[in-house]
Amino acid sequence: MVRTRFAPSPTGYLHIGGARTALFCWLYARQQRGTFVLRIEDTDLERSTQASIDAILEAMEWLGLDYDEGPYYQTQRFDRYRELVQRLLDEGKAYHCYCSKERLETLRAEQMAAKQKPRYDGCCRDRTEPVAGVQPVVRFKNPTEGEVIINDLIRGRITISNSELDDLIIMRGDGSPTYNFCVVVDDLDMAISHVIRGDDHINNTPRQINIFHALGAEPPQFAHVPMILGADGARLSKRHGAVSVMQYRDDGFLPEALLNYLVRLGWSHNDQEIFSRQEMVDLFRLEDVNRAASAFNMDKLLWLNQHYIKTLPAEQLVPALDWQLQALEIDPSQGPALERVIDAFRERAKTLREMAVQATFLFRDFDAYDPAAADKQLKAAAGPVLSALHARLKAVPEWDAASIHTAVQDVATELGLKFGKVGPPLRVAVTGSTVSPSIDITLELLGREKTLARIAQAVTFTETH
RNA sequence: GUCCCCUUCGUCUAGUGGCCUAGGACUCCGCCCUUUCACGGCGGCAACAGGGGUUCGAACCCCCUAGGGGACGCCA
Repeated sequence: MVRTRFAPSPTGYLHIGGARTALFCWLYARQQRGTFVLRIEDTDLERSTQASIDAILEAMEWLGLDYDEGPYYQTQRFDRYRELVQRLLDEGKAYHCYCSKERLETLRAEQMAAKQKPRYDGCCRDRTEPVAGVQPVVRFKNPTEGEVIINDLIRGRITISNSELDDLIIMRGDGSPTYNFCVVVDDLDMAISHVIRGDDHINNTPRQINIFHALGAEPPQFAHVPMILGADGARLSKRHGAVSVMQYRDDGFLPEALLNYLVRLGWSHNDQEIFSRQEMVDLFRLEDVNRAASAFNMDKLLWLNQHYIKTLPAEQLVPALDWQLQALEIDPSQGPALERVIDAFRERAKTLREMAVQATFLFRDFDAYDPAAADKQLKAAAGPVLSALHARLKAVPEWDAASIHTAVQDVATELGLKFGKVGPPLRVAVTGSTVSPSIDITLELLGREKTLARIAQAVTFTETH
């Protein structure tokens, strides 16, 4: 039975890298008809916050990465960790260490200076008597001989010599357990079969495997996924732009697009670029995950986002567009039905925010014409054309795109003008700019009343500028 | 510094010894479509990090070098 887990530490928002790790864990569990567990690794009492927990849960939900068990919280399992620390102590597999932080720092500095890998020197390993007045930490007695072999499902065989490892602290002076120990205990207790995580954890894996063995257990399978880098190839950070998953929602991205983008970062299925959620689940294989880190590319994400904006049913996009309009302080009820707006704009917007901005003129009057557009299209000569349009449109029996198109065409013919002399001024008059969906659709969506009012206003403009 | 990992177009990638004069996607550039902007269609630019081997034959296997990333916490 496959059981995977996503185990974020709540010290910030769910970022892009974490989201992809979660996605891979989720995909594997779903495909194998296994169980996906969510575990919050909050043993760092200093930095963990409820706000972060909420943010992570919200992001998981937005992405649709539903979990079958959890969220489990490590802070609620301290008794269990202490119990096992004690067991290791009793069995001589762990020991109390009384070394001061100062001594450890000095030791590290010396080792670095001597061009060595900084490691605990085992000072207290064989100590039998406590040191008065010192609250000890507990260290795991790492094997000194041999090597640890990881048969990574993505990387293949990785070998690390035990001589490279040191005796890591598994319980702090204040009695709280540390990460590497909690992870092992949890993965054991939660019967995790596949640990899928970022490859920044590769170095922790041999230590954890040793702890599994010390606890008399067989380690799970490991799969280390490569990291996501910023567009410049450096570690992804704030300066690369949006890193938080929820920021993408706010910026007008669809979860379908983000998921599709993320799944293709480090994973592929031949030449296929577009994957529905179900396709991902069906086709995902850990062996097909790449080993190299990949750089985040906003252009491709935008392309995918527009792809989903173009192809998803309009009604499915309505809530997101509604949200974006309100974010712009626009009342969505003061305009056409959003499904219709989506159909008119979906081929011209890469994000829902962009769509909301472009469609603003449908919901409220614009403050001013785009200067360049007005200069070119609302010169005095345009006045009579607009007046003719006003008269004709006022008389159109049915306010629909086809009738509007005919009316505009007729005006052009009557005035002996090409469409190119009639459409552009009209567009600027009603939208304020030179860019919009086709003129007939635009007018239909705007409605007759607003259309006529804006044309009248434009006529005045041509006479006074 | 030490250890671990990685290395195909600018980016994401296909490729598992001959099908590769290296394919697809994004970006960019042309052309077409077109009442604007888009969408769409067609075409183009662009890569096997370098050096040694192994082999009849290497993007694919081995070694070295270089470059990049990660780890080295009483953080996770």
